[in-house]
Amino acid sequence: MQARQAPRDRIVSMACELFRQHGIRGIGVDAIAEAAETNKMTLYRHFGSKDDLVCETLRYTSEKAAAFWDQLEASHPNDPMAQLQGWVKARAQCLADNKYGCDLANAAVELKEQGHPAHVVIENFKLAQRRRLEKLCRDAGVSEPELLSDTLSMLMEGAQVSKLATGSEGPSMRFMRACEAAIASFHQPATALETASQVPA
Amino acid sequence: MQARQAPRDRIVSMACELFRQHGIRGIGVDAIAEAAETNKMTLYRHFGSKDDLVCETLRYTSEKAAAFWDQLEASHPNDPMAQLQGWVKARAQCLADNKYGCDLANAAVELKEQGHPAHVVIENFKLAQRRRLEKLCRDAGVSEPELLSDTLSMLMEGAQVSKLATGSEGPSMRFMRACEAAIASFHQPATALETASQVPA
DNA sequence: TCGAATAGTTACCGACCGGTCACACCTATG
DNA sequence: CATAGGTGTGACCGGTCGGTAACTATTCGA
Repeated sequence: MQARQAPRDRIVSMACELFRQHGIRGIGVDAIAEAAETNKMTLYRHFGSKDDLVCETLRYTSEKAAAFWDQLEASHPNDPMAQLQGWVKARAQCLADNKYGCDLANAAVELKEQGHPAHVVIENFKLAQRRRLEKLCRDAGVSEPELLSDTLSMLMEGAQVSKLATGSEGPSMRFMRACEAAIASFHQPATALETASQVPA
Repeated sequence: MQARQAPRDRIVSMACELFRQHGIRGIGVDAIAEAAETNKMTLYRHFGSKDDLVCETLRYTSEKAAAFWDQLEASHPNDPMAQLQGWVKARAQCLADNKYGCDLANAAVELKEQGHPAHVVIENFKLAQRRRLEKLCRDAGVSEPELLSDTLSMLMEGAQVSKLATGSEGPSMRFMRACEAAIASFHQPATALETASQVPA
């Protein structure tokens, strides 16, 4: 028979969920422990403080994101452009499914005190995402991989927070088309771009 | 001699500042009253609750944003494309100056409980911004004004939260170039776009 | 000058927060 | 059977939170 997960794992996954629903400052450790069907003492034996638990949930989420990248590469081997389009499609799907944007970005908004241990987790995650996306753009052979990847990053981040602020009928409804247009405008013949930034022919 | 502002105005502007620095949940009404050189009782006589004060600060900020739009129109009369480029430039400048992104968007991230009175303020503000930006794009005669304006909205929103998460060396460093490239790709000859979305010639 | 409105002061309330304590419990392994 | 390590329980701590009561001081217009 299927044994229940260990208390530690239950705490991490429930904390993830509750932080997403109520915000990090909006939920207490008591409520997290109760939702994980355990108690505060056990929580504090595994994580020395609430901040530690926050960092652990952010690491947990970023590991799942890393797994998504691997899966994306495997689904379109040796076809970086297809991977790029798969990325857009997956992000659009995630945007449609997920009511609360990116946990890491939300944490960055919420935890403004400099020196909070979560900041290095967030930064490492975002930098890794950026690196992988830029590599994808470069391998796909677009004319300005750095600009395209940062454009796509901003579009994704903006779509998520925009959906939080304006709902699904706001700018985020055109996320996919915006990504496709951006990719197209950087693809091979950089015609429309030449007026904005001088790329050598 | 210059009389001091009325207590109510001091409270609103200081609350604005402190919410921006510490987050809405990260600062208490006591601290706000003290920073405004007044006291909690006076604060509660003007604003029935902290939530009311939050709404008022958000309204205050969105009024300043509306004034910015009027000023933008006045500075380039009858030249929507120049206004659009002025918008990009102003947003880039604001991005460089402001360490904490958009107050309204941040509030949307932080206040996840549905039914919070701030949500209608946030939504009205974001919808108004979107309407004005779309009108600008339409008047500038670009090929797909709705798609371009939503693209620019997402780029701006994404640049702000990205700067919070990754710092100024992240994707937000290419915000201006991304906007210019987007505008260029939708300007007049919609060449590069035709592959992504079928616009009638 | 009087009176009403506004502003300031101090103390207080109940609730909740993150975090700790001492102690009983269960279970697996030697 | 004994022991040890992870787990559960409930009470407790100091601090802070949003919000209120009662009272005094100031301002300002009629």
